[in-house]
Amino acid sequence: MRDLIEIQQKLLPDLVDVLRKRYMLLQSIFHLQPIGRRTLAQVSSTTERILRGEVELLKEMGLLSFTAAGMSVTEEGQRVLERLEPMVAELFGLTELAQRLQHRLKIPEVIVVQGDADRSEWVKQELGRVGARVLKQRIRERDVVAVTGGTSIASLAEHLTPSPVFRSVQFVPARGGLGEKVELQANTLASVMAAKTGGTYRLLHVPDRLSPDALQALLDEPQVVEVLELLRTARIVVHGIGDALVMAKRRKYSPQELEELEQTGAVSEAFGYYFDEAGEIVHRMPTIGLQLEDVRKAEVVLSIAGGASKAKAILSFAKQSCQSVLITDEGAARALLAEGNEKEGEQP
Amino acid sequence: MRDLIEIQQKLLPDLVDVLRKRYMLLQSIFHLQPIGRRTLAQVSSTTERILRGEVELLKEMGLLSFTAAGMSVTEEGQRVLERLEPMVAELFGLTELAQRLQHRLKIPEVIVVQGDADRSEWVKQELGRVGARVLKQRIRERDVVAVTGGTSIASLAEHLTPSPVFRSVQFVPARGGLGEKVELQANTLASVMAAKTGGTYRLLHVPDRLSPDALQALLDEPQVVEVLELLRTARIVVHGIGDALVMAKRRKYSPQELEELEQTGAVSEAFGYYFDEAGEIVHRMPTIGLQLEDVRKAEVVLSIAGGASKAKAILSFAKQSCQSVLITDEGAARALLAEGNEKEGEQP
DNA sequence: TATGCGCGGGACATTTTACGTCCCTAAAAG
DNA sequence: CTTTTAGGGACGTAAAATGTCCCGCGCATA
Repeated sequence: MRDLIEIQQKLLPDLVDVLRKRYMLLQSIFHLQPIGRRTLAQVSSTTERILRGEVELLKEMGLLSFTAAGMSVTEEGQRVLERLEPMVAELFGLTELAQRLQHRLKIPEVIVVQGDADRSEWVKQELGRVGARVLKQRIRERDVVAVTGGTSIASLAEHLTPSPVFRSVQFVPARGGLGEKVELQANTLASVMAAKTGGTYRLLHVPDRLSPDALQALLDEPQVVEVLELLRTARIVVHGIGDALVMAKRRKYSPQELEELEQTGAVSEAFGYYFDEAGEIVHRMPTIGLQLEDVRKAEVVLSIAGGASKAKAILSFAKQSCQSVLITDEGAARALLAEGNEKEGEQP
Repeated sequence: MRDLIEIQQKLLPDLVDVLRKRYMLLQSIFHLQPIGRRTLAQVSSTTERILRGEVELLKEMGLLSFTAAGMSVTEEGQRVLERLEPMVAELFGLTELAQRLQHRLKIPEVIVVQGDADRSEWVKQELGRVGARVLKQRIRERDVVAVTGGTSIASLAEHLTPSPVFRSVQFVPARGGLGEKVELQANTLASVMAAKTGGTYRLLHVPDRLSPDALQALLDEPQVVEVLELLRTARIVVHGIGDALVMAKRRKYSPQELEELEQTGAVSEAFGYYFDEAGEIVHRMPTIGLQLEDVRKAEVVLSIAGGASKAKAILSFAKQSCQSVLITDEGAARALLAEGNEKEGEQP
């Protein structure tokens, strides 16, 4: 049966959403019966008319009965509720997870894909695919999109497809060189995204490990300044969230630096900033680019991070409360919720 | 698994249809890949635009890939196909049954509901519910609906619901008294339907067992003539199909009459006519009303009959080839197809 | 018994979506 | 090199979904 559900989600993703909607509606009616349209619309946070369409269909299917006092669930309706209940967890596992995350992290939209990026390679692909879809649906003419580096964003870039709206879109790396492999650097990914979509891109070429003086000198370079100004106007920010120590190692921090970082309690990394569990900045990479306050000004902040090992990092970065959409996976979501519950247990 | 589908279908009536459509589409692409939209539209007997919507969704889900040469199924798509294959038989059992019946009986639309009316009481209810839905969707302003008697039609009547279009609709009994219980007579059902829908009805009160002379006399009655004329203009005919002997007994034929009827090879009954296996009229009730040629002139002829025991009767009446919609059940459908195959085996 | 209140259901303008249709450019195929 | 066929874009129209309001009717309360 698990099989069938998975296939349904692949083949009829739209219908599964509808199914969830109807199920929850039926459940609400069952609990509140008899109840009228208008009251129910408020409770279900939907409009009267849209609810009406649904209840009329449920009535057609013989699951609801209408009286002058309001609508009630028929016996058949109850049977449907009962028999569907054990499947709901499986059917809506992911969407339910997403909703719980949405609530706990206070992020407007959360999408959870199946699997665990730590365990299966293909989950990263899935994250990228979904991320690409979200970006495509959020994009507008003449947008400036700030992008960071990392494996998740690389996967997103790979899954982008051309579209006319992208013609006028600029992809700009969020920060300068961050000492990663070239195929994971923001500069590279900005160019890949531009190539995949038909958009244009800018580069922010700042060598790794600059001295503060050299940095200051670069900030006087017109080319650099121009890109930085463009970055600040970014309406969309696409970024990954990293585990602090993992990122630091990938960026070839020395053992000593690593230990210092660990001392600060850093757990997450984004845009070259390192945050501790409370969401406080405890360290930042010596490079230039998008500042955290710029991210806050962006209309759409799309975060991608998967794998149970990323749970703490996601939770930490969510404290910034600047995200619009979080795309993660089942593994991270479950780990995150488990952790969150422990914390809550400590201070009830 | 069967469970899941059934329940889901209560909340999502067209789930299986969509699933089947998408599955077949994916399968077609797999066999013909790489293939273009227009070519595929012809093969799948659909329009280009509607197919486009589907393939774009399948592409979004990562099941299809597009190249300049046409579209192809991705590995993920193949995986879906393979995993869905073993479920197809179960999933599409009923729709497939319906299609086979449609083909064998040459009826434009066939609907098969689950179960066997001979074995489970609730199947009759289901037949009625579906029948009511079909009637509601076929009805038009100012229609004249001719209705017969019988348990199936009674069930349909019970499941009708009011709707503004029915205001101008007239329900007319197809034939005069036929010696059944009053709650199963056409007259009664016409009035029930009118009451349930908000329509109006006419009665055709002809006493049982009239002598030919008396019949003739009634045919001169203005009241009777008026209803008969109305009947001939019926755009929709709703009727059941009976087993010849069962109906005869229900109409209190004497043992002698029964034996005579049996001699003629009568197997089915409808509108008071009795037909043999070849579909020939072998007997008719001595009453007045809708003639078979009037049925042929009707635009919509909705037949309802369920239960394996009705298989022969359904097959027999289908020879009239005047039906538009047949609503039956799994039991009847399987029995009918089995019987049909035997007959074919005799004369290949 | 009188009287609101909330009910389902109808009606209708408006928005949004789906669909049919045609065109364009690019890449295979001949 | 030409021709055919591909996917993708564009756009007007038809159809469905939706927002909004109204109505008569039971039920509950006064």
